[in-house]
Amino acid sequence: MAQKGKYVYEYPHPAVTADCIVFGYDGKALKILLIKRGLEKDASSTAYVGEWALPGGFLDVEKDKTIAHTAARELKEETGLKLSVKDFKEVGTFSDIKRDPRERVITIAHYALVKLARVQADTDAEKADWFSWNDIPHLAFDHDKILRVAFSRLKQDIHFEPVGFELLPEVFTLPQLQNLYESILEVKFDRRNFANKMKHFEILSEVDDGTPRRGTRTPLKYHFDKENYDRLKNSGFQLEF
Amino acid sequence: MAQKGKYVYEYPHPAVTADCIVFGYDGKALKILLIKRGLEKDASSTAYVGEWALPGGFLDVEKDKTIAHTAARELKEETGLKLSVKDFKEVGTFSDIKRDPRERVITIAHYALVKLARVQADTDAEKADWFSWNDIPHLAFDHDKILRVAFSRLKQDIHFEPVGFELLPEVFTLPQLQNLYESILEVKFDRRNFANKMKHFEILSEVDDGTPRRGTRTPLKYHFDKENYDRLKNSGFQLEF
DNA sequence: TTTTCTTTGCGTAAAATTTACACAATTAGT
DNA sequence: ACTAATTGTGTAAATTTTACGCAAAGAAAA
Repeated sequence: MAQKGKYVYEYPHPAVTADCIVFGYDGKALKILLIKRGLEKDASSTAYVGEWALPGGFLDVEKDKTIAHTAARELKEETGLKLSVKDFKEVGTFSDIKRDPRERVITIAHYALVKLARVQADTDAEKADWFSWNDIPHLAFDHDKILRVAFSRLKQDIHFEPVGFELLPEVFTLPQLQNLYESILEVKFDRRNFANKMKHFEILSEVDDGTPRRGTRTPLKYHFDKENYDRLKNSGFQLEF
Repeated sequence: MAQKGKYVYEYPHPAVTADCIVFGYDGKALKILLIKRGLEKDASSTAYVGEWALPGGFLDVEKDKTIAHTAARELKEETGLKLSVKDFKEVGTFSDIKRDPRERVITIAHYALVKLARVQADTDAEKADWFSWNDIPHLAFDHDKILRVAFSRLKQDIHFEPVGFELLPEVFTLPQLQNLYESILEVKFDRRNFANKMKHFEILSEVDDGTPRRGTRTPLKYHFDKENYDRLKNSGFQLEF
C-alpha cells in the first residue's frame, strides 16, 4: 500500500472516479444495482458510510488504461459483476466543486445493461443489491442526480439502437419486450402497432419449442436474430412511436 | 504562483483538463477554432510546442465550479472568446493512459456553437485561428480524435434541436440554412423539401427590408422566431430527412 | 364447476408524413 | 448578347404511422 503523502504535484489535482449505473430487467420493472457504502476498507469508505450508492471508485492512475477500465474494475471489486469495458457507455461528468466533502472529486458516470438472470448469481449480495426503479433509496453524494441523468440517457439511446438483447433473457415474449420498452420510455404502446414495428425490423425469430400452441393467451416465445440485431445496432435505427 | 511541490496526496491523482471544440459557420463551410501551442507561459505549454491544438486547459481545483467553467475560462484566456458556461455541451472524456507525455491527464471535451461574424473580432489572432473543417492541420495530443468525436456528436444533436440560431447571422437565407445543415450532416437535400420542412416548424420569419424583390434569383431573407425556436429546442424536434 | 374477465395474436382502413419532381424568373458569368 | 446557375413555389405518389375489433384460451372469481 502506498505510503501516506507520497504523491506530490506542483498544482492541485482532483481525484477522479468512475461510477456505474447498471440496469437490469426482471420481466416486470427496470432494476438498478446499488452498493452499501462503508463495508470496504479503502479510502473511499470514509464518507457516507452505511448509505446506498452507485458502484464505482477511484481511477488507478498507473494501471487503468481508460476511465472505462476503472468502471469495469470497480464494479467487479464492489459487486462481483464482471463486465467488459465495452459494455459501458459514458453518461457524463459530474464535477461540482463540493460534491464530495473530502476533497475535489470529479466522476465520470457510465451505464451498462445486463441480463439480470445471468448476473444475479454473480452479485455479491453482502454489499450489493438490486432495486426497482420506483423504489430507489436515498443515495450518497450526488448519485441521485447521476442516476436520473443516466436513466434519461438510456431513454434517449433506446431510440437509436435496440436494447432488448442486453436486458432480456435469451428467450422472451413480445409482451415482455413491450413492457421493457414501456418501462424505459415511460409510455404505453398499442400492442398491435408495437408488434408490427418490431417485426418490421426483422430482429425477432420465433422459438419453436415443439409444443404446438393451443391457445392464443399464451404468448409466443422469441429470441433475437443476432446477425440482424447487430447490423441494426451498428447502422442505427429509428424507434419512432 | 504556487510553490513547486506543494500539493501532496496519499494516492496518485491525474491532472484534469477541459478542451473546447468551437464551431462557427462562415456561410460556406463549418469552421473550428484552434490555438497554436507554446506561446503561453504556464505549465501546459511544455508539450507539443508550436503545434495546433484545441483550446483548453487545466481544471482549477479550487476555483472552477464545474469542468464546464474550466472550459469557459480557458477558452477566454487562450482565444479571447467569452462564452457562457451553458453554451458548452459535454462531448465526452478522453482518458487514455498515455495521451499526454508528461503525466496522466484526462480531458473532458466540450463543444460550443458561435456566430462567426460576431466572435471573429474578439478572437485573439496572435494565438488562435479559424480553420475550415476540410482544412484542419495535424493537432497535438489526441485532439484529432476528440475533434472527430465532437463533430459526430454535433451531427447527432442536430437531429433533436435546431442549431441554426447559434451559428448563422441574425439575418440569413434559406440556401444558407440548407448549406449549414448539409455541411454538418454531410448530405444533400432537395431544396423544396428542405424549405417545406423548415417552414413547417414555424421557426422562420421573413425579413421585410422594404425592397420589393424583383427576381427570384435573389434569396429571401429570414430570421428566427426566437419564441418558437426555443420552444422547439426544449420540446425536442425530429429532423428526419 | 361454471362464469367472467384478461390476455394474446392477427390485419386493415384512414391519416399523416415523406419523397420525387418541373417551371418560370433573374442574376452571374462568359 | 448569350449561356449557365440559382431561387421560389406546389402537387401527386409512395411510404409510414395510427387507430381500432375479433376470436380463442387461460386466469380469476363466483
